[in-house]
Amino acid sequence: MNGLHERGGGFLPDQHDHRDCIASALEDAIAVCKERGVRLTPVRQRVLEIIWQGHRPLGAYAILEVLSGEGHSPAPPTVYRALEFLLSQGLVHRLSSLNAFVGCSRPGHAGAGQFLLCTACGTTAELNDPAIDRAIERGAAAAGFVCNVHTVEISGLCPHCREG
Amino acid sequence: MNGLHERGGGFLPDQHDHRDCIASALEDAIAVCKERGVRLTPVRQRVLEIIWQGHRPLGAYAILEVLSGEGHSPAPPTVYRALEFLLSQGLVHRLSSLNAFVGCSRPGHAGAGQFLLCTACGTTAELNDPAIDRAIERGAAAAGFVCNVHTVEISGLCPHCREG
DNA sequence: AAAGTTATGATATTATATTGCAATTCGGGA
DNA sequence: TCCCGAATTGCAATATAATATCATAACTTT
Repeated sequence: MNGLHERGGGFLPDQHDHRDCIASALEDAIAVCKERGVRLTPVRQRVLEIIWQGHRPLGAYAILEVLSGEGHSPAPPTVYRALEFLLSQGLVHRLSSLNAFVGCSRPGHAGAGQFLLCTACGTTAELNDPAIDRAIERGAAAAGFVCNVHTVEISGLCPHCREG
Repeated sequence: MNGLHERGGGFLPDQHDHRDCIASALEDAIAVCKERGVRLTPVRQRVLEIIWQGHRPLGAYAILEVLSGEGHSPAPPTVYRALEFLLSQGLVHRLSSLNAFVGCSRPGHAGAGQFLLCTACGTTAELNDPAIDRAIERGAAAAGFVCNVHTVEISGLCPHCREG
């Protein structure tokens, strides 16, 4: 167990059947929302789908643009509210170093995870390495700090781009 | 050695003589720039001083506002360019989860460090825990990822606010 | 069906950051 | 000292990201 997990947790081969990612992400989301008694409304679901179109983070206005090409053109607040909901349910993550959003590869589980951002191709992967969490927890504690949430975003080269 | 270091590296008592922080930060900056043959111009120096006014991160427009109260009112690009310079020389850090900037407590040294952000009082401290770096490096490598820079921002309660 | 809660629409505004070009300043060599 | 090229700053405009506010609509519960 290296901290990676399924459906976009690691860097997938370019030709993987991405429709599976979207479909399973959606399934999970529906299940999670049903169980929690919260509503995955059409806008929210559509935003989630759009985010899952790729394994690269998408800005709020990029999402907006996609929606605009689909008949109704919602205003920014609509998108931000959908994102807020999805964030609150742990279905997407926000990458603050990019002002962008990616699908959570482990919906339902608490905790933020760590993110690997490829500067060459723009794809990202979610890591969930307990050793990193532990090291952070420990380091913060040594400074007398009570750790709440943490953001770990790692820029570099993914396995594909590393080769060239 | 717990990864903390001097001059704002940890959470200092409220009544520490903060003028010392500013003065020594400035001294270091001057030395570093001289050694590297880069120019710490008046704007750049002033921006650095303003950032060091407190141990809490300051947004670009907050810096701008301070400058505006001092006779000349520069436009945003001036501030952003000064910040860019200071970032490039490792004299300040950018906290992307806050869109704000803090002084680097270890100017001249490479690497980003980790940041502790107190959500109660807004102060921050810079950690430089090799164990965290190592854990991240290791986790990334396990995913086949070549790590370049990483952002670690930890929100929680500082020693003072934890008690309060 | 009525009332209350939750979600969306629509308009405007605020916050953060960058682009492009002109004017100036600085430092080194003729 | 004077001039040149490079680096820096000034300035106007604009891009990008996020939020505030109020009104309307949709669902839920009774």
